[in-house]
Amino acid sequence: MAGTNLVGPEVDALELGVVLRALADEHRRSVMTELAADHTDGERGCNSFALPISKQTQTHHFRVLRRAGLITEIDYGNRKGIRLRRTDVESRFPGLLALLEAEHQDDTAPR
Amino acid sequence: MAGTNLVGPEVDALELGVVLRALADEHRRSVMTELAADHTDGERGCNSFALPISKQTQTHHFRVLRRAGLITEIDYGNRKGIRLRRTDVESRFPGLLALLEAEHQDDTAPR
DNA sequence: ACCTAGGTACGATCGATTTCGTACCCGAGT
DNA sequence: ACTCGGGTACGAAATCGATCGTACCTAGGT
Repeated sequence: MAGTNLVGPEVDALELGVVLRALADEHRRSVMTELAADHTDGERGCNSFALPISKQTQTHHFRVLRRAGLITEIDYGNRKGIRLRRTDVESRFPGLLALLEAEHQDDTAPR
Repeated sequence: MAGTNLVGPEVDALELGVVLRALADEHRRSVMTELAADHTDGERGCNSFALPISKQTQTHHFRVLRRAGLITEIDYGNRKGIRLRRTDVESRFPGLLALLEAEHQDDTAPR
């Protein structure tokens, strides 16, 4: 069965304050840098990020990212998918994803 | 008498997490959007931003911005100057100031 | 029908952050 | 020497945010 799409605000309604607050947290930013660096933009599983936090907290973080308009969540009932809203984010905040992608380089290959 | 320059971390030591946490606050971001939009990059007075908060809280916010490496504070003893570290920020986080500048348009001329 | 894995709802806790009150410092001008 | 405006130091209060315990839901497989 196809999952239900959970989408945040429309492109025009994205607010920089909400986005920056979402990116201020280390865990959420690590998710976003990974998504920004992967240009295939495929659907990702929620636990493919290996976050060192409980699942309740993960629920919280992914919801924050969705409400900020950065990702789309696909609800399958028993599992969940994540997808980066690349074109939306890039059109509203050009250059933001590039900043996150650059940060991902630092994570994998420290300077 | 020339004031004492209060500078934050070196360019290479700037961390995206610290910067984003600094920009997460509305008051600090309003200061930064104004600085980013003013390309003369002149020295600004601390109370030229008309922040609706007490001066103790302003001290706090400007210190956060300085420690994040976004601004330089010039201490004259009885007053203080603020200067954007444009080249440093732009070289470490290219595109970030453009995002803030775009936000400043929204503040002055709402979409 | 049951169990299981993944996710959510609700609430509590703990820590960080914002804010301000009080007191004090500094330099400029009178 | 005094005052005044602008800024800081310190600490307390209040607020916000991240985290998790408990309980519950959902789809898939046995």
